[in-house]
Amino acid sequence: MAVKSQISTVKTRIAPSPTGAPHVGTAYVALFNWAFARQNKGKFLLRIEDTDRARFVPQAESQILEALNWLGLSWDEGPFRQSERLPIYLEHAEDLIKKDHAYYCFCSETRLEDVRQKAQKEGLPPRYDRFCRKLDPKIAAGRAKKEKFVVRLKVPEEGTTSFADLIRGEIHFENKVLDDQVLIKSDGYPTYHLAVVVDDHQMGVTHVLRGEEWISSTPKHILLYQAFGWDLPKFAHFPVLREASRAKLSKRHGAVGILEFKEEGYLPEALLNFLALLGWSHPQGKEIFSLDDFAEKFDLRRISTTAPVFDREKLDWMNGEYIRQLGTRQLGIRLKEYLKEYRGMEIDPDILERIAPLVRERIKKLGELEALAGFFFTDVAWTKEELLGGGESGGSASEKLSAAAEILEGFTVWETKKLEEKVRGLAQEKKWEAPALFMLLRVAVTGQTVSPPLFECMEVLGKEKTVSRIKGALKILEAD
RNA sequence: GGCCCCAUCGUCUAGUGGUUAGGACAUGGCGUUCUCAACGCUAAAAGAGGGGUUCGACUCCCCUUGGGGCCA
Repeated sequence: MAVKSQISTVKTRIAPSPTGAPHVGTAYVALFNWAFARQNKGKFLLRIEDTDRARFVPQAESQILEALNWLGLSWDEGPFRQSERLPIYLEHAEDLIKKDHAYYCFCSETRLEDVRQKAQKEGLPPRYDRFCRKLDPKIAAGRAKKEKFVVRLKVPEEGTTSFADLIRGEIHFENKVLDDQVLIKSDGYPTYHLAVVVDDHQMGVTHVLRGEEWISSTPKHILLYQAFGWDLPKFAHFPVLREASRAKLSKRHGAVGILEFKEEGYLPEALLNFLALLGWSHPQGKEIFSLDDFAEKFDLRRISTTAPVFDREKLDWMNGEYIRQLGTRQLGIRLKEYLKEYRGMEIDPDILERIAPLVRERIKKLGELEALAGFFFTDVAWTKEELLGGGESGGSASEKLSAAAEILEGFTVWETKKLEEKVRGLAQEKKWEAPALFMLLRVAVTGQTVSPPLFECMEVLGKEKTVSRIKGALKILEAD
């Protein structure tokens, strides 16, 4: 049996604007689009919506690419750039004018402002009064050759524009509340609305899956599809991510840039897993699952309609889970790459592989490594107060340190278990409280009161450094 | 202001007319313990309000309230 065509090939897209550092909201929407395309054996494309020249940030595009690459959300087509397609939008606008679905508008800013104010005074929505819609098309075309103009969509005066949102169900808009949307701006650039419709159609996008902030633009887009005589894609609108205050996710309360999460030491797989759980739930109630599993189980019908709060505490927990799942070798590699990229440190991978098991259960982000285990790479310094912090019950601190230094110096098998045996033996012999002795040694060896287990630290640090630090601490204590 | 979306523990959510309303994060307690974690056990914690529909509503409908978005 011959297959007629591939008309039903699913195609989704992510279409960020290069107006700044890419936002987690973009990752969120990209994730769902990616998963939907993948499970339907379709395509996922990337389009850069760079027609807003006022807000254009030159390096933003490369950051978007970097962010998506880091997350592993690879696109099958693109990146396309709207700025490279300007003539296409103009042609389409002209086509609509010819079909009497759009018209030239010559109204000045001041007149539009007057119209707006007047409408507001009368308690009416601030819409364009359609003054130029009544102009004779031939005369208007003539004026357009000399005067500044915009092109507006001729929205039907009556009727209803509806669509079946894949997540929310039927949504209706009265046409009479819709404005005659600007399609081409006076600078000759298309508006978002024109460009997005032309592009989605030309690029074969079958499913427009985007944030809920676009719901009220959807009727305009549908009217455009209809004016062109094109088939409609399916629409679905995800809830938007919120701050604890319920406001839109914002910079003031923490990171919102995808690359900021990378820089803090979140794992991309953890961030994605966390994002997947905002508004979506695993059919088996799982909290931790792979990207592959997600792509397989993802279902738009399981997306909830309420806007979720981006809970950074849960993200931290999840990132910790992913770190704990990593093998020693893998974690060592991640740490090495992280330190290299963000701290400019070149650390021996073998050392990091030995440190990895000591920190695995203790850090939630790669960026926390230095605070917990920086003493492995850098010298430590102490004050008397820090060394005496544990009190001197059952023996003076300097007495303890010198005894420990002596016993460790003569030690040949430098291994965690043996070290612990030896030092515990010392405590027993001298009738010192073991926990107090350990704390004193911890501060001496690591310069911290919080560290990975003492004897593991000693083993990794090595005999030479361990002993010299204890002696160094001793000197501080003995100085006046 | 107009239009639109939304409403289960503090947070993320399960649930699709009859459940002791379940799980996860966070929080408290206990255990383990060389600090800190991790881990185990455990506790507290929820269907905004009001009307309907129904033998029966968290679940369906309407209104109110509250939150959010878009348009300028």
